[in-house]
Amino acid sequence: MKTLEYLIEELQRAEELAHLQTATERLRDHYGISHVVYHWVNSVGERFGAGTYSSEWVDRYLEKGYLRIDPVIVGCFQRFSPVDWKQLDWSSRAAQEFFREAIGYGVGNQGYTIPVRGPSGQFALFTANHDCNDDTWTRFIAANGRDLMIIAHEFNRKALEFESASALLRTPALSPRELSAMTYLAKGYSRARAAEEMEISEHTLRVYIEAARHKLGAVNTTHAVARALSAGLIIV
Amino acid sequence: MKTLEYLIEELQRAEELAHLQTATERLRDHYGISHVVYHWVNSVGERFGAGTYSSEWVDRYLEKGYLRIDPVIVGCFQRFSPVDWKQLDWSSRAAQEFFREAIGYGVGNQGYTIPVRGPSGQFALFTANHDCNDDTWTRFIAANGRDLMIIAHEFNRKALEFESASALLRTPALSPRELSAMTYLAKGYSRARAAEEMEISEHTLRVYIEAARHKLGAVNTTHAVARALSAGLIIV
DNA sequence: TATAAACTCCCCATTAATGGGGAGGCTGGC
DNA sequence: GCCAGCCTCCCCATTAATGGGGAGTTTATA
Repeated sequence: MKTLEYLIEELQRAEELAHLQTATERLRDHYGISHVVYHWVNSVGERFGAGTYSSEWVDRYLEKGYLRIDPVIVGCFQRFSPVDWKQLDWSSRAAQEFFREAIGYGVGNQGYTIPVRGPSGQFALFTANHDCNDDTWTRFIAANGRDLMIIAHEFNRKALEFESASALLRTPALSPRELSAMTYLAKGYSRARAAEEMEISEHTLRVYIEAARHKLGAVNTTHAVARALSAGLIIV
Repeated sequence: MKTLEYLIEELQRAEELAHLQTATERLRDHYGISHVVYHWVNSVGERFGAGTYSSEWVDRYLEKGYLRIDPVIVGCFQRFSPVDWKQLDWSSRAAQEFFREAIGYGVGNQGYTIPVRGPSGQFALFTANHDCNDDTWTRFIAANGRDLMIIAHEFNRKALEFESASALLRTPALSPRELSAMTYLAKGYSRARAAEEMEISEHTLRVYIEAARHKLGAVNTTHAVARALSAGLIIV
């Protein structure tokens, strides 16, 4: 499909985050649907979002902490495949009130959300939203679901380029022994056990831990292990 | 492309893990390349693989612990987009020896690997491998890269279907306070500081840490934080 | 409206981790 | 040939974490 290629090429040319905002608008118009939204979240809250939802709704959403109620977020967080909103669990009272409120702010009743995960626990959602009946939506997804997935990944690729390229390149290199030490500690070994495993004295092991701590800018062992894991330096 | 649709439909009909093995063989033949491999590592460290590499090479690979040397694994772990093996860092001596040995076992010199991440820290790789010159391979990827990405995700979807019952649903749910506690510890806060931040007594905080430890099957705090991170329960 | 799960607080004794020192041998690169 | 970085070993005193108890109050949901 030529149009898809064109949209993706345009996306790849984006040079700043604001361009992603434009891209969501263009996609919405191209597909003739109510909304297109790309956003990523961490455990603390929203980091970045680009989309066509009204700013009133976005403000309201953040203010009320709907991140922890929204079945789309909660459901997608433990799923791998894209989900049609109909498949989600809307049974709790909080969820139903949330949905009614969303509709009131111009959100369509149908939605298709694609979860995308990046390195170091990064997590993003790409959503297509529309106001129509079930059959129409099912046909739309059957026709465009695969393209939307490709687009979702292109969005995330671009977002990661902007946001984490710098962060990843800043990660310090640990020496082999330091990496081993971090790995054993991440596995729950005590310093004594880890030293035994590495066939060195516990004193020596401590030197590695200290060195790794300083390189990683960590204040204690747990912190150092957490950073090494997040940076992808070690795999448990 | 009709053939792609056919391959995917066949994949979706798979009812056991062994069928994924057949699927890799069929893909290899369809594209006329040397190897197709899909394998994953989950947060617990369990591994599963389906692919066309010789069993001698797979055994050798596991025996020598090449998971920690292989630039494909190391590189993809911190990347989001698919990578051509040429882009990876093969400069270290260990990597070069590893590569020579791989070739000796029938692995092609060109590769394209797609990292795929699922819930709870699940991480998989889908690799297309061939023996040819750079130009031929670049053209092959330009023509089929996008299809390979869709296929990689279908593989992972299927694998998660099989495994989700056992491995992923085993990931325990932590309560909000337990998650907060783990998060502060991962940030390097001492128990005293974390308790202060959460506005509870240190004694109470300890209860959360203990609870989280037991739920995560961890032997100490560092282990618990590492598991929570690997499982994607918390993000620092 | 029962009931489970989450949240909060406290004690005592023991073990593990940390901070800050110093010192010698080995290897690879400029 | 020299220097940086890595690997190895050791001491002492202090602080922090752990193991294993018990017990009462909310809160959400079946």
